[in-house]
Amino acid sequence: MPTRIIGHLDMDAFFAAIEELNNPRLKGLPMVVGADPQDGKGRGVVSTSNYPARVYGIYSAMPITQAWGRSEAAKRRGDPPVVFVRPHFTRYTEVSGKISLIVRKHVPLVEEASIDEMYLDLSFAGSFEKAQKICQEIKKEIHSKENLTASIGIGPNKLIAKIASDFKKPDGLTLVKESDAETFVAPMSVRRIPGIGPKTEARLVEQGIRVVKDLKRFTKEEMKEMFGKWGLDLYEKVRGRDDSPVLEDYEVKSVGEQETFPEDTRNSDFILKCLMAMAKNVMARFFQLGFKTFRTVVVIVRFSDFETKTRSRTISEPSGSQKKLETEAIKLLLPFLDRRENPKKKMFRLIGIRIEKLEK
DNA sequence: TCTGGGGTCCTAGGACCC
DNA sequence: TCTGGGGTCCTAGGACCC
Repeated sequence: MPTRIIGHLDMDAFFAAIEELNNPRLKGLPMVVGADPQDGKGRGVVSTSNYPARVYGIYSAMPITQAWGRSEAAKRRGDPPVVFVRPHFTRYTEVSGKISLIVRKHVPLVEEASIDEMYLDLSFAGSFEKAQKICQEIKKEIHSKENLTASIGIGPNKLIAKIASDFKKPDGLTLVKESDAETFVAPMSVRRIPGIGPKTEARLVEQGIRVVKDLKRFTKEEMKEMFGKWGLDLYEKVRGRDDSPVLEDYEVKSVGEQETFPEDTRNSDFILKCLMAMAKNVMARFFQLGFKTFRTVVVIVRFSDFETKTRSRTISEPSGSQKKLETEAIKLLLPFLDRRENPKKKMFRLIGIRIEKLEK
């Protein structure tokens, strides 16, 4: 089997970089794309912070109130305050499409993993050196055409490519050959492995397991015991191995929408109105994606104490009707509005709706 | 300082069928 | 009459990713 050469391209602070292009006065200032901070009372999180904001310790997924607090602290020190910007997703999607076109000029097989990330099958290049040249070209073209920078990792598989793209940022290019893959990941925090999140990391730290190397003392069977089915993949990953393929496109499995209210509420009329508006939006996107029918409807409720409940129903006859979605969604929501499922009459923080088992 | 919104995948129990 | 067992579907919850 010929050697696989895989690239992972990751746009640097993508949303923030695009906002800087749209408003050059922002350049060099600490900036956050995300929810409205509302003088420290806002709900939501940081979507992307630019590099100056990261110096203040502001990162993705941080509550916007906390980002606001760090900005206030900076002000008190005499440092420039953070500029808070609302996201413009249509614009990001547009730019993402242009990046994809650039990459596809150089690489025949590309997997778009998210709006700002993709995997490149560079095996056709024949050598790591040639693959590296191609990636340098891609980076150059993204910079000259879109005025943006990307970081790329090249490795023998998706796992190593992904970790390598994050190794040097921004504007990095990191190459890890197959013979170096295992030693490359060994000293890294277990958190670097995609799939190990905060919960699993905490669980591992309790057992004194902090770096990838620490996981190598377990047998395949023990890994399966500890992590379930996924443990077998993980057994390979901690050794720098991963045979998952680069897939051009995969089908969408569900379409949904959810919304956190500006303030917690108990107003049934208001909640129902929101749910109906969301059903309408979801149907519009469902048709836009080319789907004809759905079978499962899911309603999501989050109470003020952050307890989150879902209720779902699968109908026997596939439907493509908005009315059907509305009536099913109402039936699923109703028990939460009365004492049956909400005996303490908790306030609602969020509602959501999702459809699954989609057919074209 | 409370914790977004778009998703995917996995698990586990119960129903049901052979 | 001690309680087989495998497969599939449905439901609810949870971890994770960007």
